[in-house]
Amino acid sequence: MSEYNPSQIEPKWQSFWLENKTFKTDDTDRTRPKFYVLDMFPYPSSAGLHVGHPEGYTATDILARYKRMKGFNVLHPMGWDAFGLPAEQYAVKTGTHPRETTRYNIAQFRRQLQAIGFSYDWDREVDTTDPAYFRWTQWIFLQLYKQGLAYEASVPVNWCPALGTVLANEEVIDGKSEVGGFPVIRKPMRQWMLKITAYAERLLNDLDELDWPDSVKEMQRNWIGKSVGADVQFQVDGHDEIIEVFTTRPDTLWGATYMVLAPEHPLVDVITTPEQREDVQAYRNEASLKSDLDRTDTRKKKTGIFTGGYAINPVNDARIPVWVADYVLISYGTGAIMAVPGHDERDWEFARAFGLPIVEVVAGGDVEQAAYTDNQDGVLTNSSATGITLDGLRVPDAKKQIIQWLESHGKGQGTINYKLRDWLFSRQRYWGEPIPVIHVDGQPKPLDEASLPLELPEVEKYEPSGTGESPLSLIESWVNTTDPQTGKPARRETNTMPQWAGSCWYYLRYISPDYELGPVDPEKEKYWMPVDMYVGGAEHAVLHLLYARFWHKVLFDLGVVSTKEPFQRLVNQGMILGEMEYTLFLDENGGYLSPEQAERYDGELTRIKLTDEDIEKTATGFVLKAEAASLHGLSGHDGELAIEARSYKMSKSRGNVINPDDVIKEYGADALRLYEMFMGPLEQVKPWSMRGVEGVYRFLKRVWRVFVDDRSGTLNEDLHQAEPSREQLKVLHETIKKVTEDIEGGRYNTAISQLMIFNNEAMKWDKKPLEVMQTFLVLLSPFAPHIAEELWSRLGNAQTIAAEHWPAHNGEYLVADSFTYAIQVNGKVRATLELPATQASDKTTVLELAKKEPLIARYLAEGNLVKEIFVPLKIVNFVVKP
RNA sequence: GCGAGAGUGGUGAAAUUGGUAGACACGCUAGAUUUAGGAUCUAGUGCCUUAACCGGUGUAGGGGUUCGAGUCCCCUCUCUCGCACCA
Repeated sequence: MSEYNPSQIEPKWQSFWLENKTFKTDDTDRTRPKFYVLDMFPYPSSAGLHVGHPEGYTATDILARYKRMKGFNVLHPMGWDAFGLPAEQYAVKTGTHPRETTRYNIAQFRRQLQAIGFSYDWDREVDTTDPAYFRWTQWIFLQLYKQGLAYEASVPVNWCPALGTVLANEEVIDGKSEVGGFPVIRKPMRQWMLKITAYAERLLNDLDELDWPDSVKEMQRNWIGKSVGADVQFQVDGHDEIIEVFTTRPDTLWGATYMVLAPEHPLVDVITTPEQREDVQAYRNEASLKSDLDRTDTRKKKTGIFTGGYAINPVNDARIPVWVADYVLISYGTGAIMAVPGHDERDWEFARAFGLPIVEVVAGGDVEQAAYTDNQDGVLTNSSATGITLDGLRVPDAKKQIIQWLESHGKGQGTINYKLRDWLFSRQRYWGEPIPVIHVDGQPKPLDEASLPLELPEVEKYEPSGTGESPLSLIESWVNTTDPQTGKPARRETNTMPQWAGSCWYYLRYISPDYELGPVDPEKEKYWMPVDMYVGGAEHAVLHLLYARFWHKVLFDLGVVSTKEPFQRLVNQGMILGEMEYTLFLDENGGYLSPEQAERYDGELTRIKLTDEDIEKTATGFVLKAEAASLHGLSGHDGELAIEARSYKMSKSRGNVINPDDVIKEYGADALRLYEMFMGPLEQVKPWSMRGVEGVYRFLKRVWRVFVDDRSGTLNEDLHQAEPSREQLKVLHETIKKVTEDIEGGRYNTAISQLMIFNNEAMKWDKKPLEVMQTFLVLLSPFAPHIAEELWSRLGNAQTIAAEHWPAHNGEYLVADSFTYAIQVNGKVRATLELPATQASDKTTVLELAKKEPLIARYLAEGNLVKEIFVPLKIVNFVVKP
């Protein structure tokens, strides 16, 4: 073989690594520092690997290979998040057991990942659907149950009567089922809940210690949604009942001119007067029919209805009307509010719409024009009653005062509320972990830990039961059982766990995948945890990461794990979009439409894909070239015809999906790896470009030719056991330094460009010192491991390059012989001055020589030199005034 | 609406603490070589001006700080992501 041929060398090295277990993690070595680098494991879908997967996986693989060479004991595993809906839906359609589908898809995924040359320790593979794995998922559930963190409740689900099944949120689109478009209603069903709210405060506080993207931390904070305020009790006028509200602005109590109950609030019936009953009932019905989307549309006008009833404001005994309105949500706070239209935008809007009074109690704005919501600098006014006044206080102080007053008068207390809800933990599905609970005499009873795993029974059909329960409910022989302790008849729980469950703790199982005494071997856990680097998609910013943190904290409290947080550092890779597309829009009659017009166009839109040749860029954007325009019968138009230039998310329907297998077939895995990293910063969203792949492929071919003679296929004769020149050492050590720093900083794109710079230089060398070239291969090996191994072995090395030590740069070689100053006049570069390094820091010499530069002398002659700036080894600037 | 982030050539992108903007690559142009190539090599390539040098201009737009700003400060615009009546 003479030319670079990845399809020959790549499978060879992949087998080598597998057979020799090159990347097996040594579990007994406690002398080296550890490094745990983790990928978000994939759902093995039937579609196979997507180019988005190898993006993050390549980044972590480079890091893992680098850290090993740096002397770290590296844990770099992979596994499968294999429970989930698609396999079950496929089973409903074809009768194939989800286990079979899953097994097949996993094999596909594994094959594809191995074809990219990732350095996973395949002996640690985990599969969430493996009973040996979910035994411990169920075990953790039992611990949650014992801690009182798992409980049953009746909660509305997405019930589709036409399909006879409960749907996941993602299967419901605009209130209709994704399949068939049938109506979906909210139906309360018995469900398992996990009390994540009990951990809200810790989940919030511990974010501070994590080295995560700010955006993710912020999203989690918003999701948890802590707000500090007070519960305040309002006596209902003429009744014994009390309406309790939650408010973050108890200081504005005097401004509360009405109250609002959520339509579902239990006190609505009590408060509503007979005259209003009919209207209120109608309003409540209407609200119940609205989808959540309609109800929470902020642009819509507010609606509501007066109950006829009144409540008493505890601070001033004012009698204020109680309304019902759907802008108040039953699920947050107490489902009731005190409305302060002067200082809350929503209340202000509502008050305006229904002619309710607006009272100013915080000075600083004009409550006739808009609600004044400043809660820092505003000063209280109109807020006095017997024994208390807030007047003159600033908002934060007023809050403290009034809460004290409320507490001492038994009218309320300081409270903290969270947006975070408890986690709905059951799914009415077959393909999930069975919840290890039986029901005896109508009471839930956990299974004995020793009896785990509780496996899924074989079923005939995977269709929904028709009652909304999971298909498991139809398996009489499985559902009906006896309580092993009392012998009483019992019924098994038929709900299964959501897909999140298995992914909540998989990072622990990798540490000791065969451990039998618990989810993780405690000794090993102490060594390996926490995860030092976790890379995955931003779509998991909230749910997966929050749920996993929650379980981890529970396990921490139980002493199962030793760290408060599972993932010390987190990086989100950005999405890879399809190739850039240039589109011309035409209307029904073949007439031209601008991209803006096309967006609003109602008729049949024609999209014409254009190539680079058809278009050009002008000051206003991309437009059609004249030749191309006439081709589409658009020659009659004046001026430039704007077209759309953008890249879209890859999707089957758009037909712009790139299959990694195809890329590997044509350019090889090393080119795929290199391209995915060279595209741009890891975190960024970026469009795919096959031309870019070709570019890095050409680089690899050049690397090959630097070592191997194209014609003979033997090593190049200019590779010598020679003493490297100073110039060669300089480039090499610059490359060592840059590549090292860039890997540490996650800047893989610029690391690759430095490798390219080195190779471009090396191509020019008549004599290529072996020592220098071998070091280059070591630097290249984390990025393009196959070509590096192949060339390494051709150079006569018997051992894998993965076992080499990462080189360190020597600062001595980085010093240049000369330095080039940019000479500025008034901040503009007018000349450059190259001088020996020995003189470069000497101010007098440099300035003197600089002034002699012909161009500089010209500028100096034209004005008066008022100032000389000299920054050693940076710049010279002359300030000249006319 | 709120929150976060980002706007740099024809394209993907580089640019330590403010110090020669556009590294590296794609594309394009010209040339060489080859039976041919979408292979390889050489040279050029922000824009305007020029035969070339010189020069002008340029990091979304406007203003400011500074000897000097892509980088720091203020305002405006656009885009992306997240949240969205959470009291």
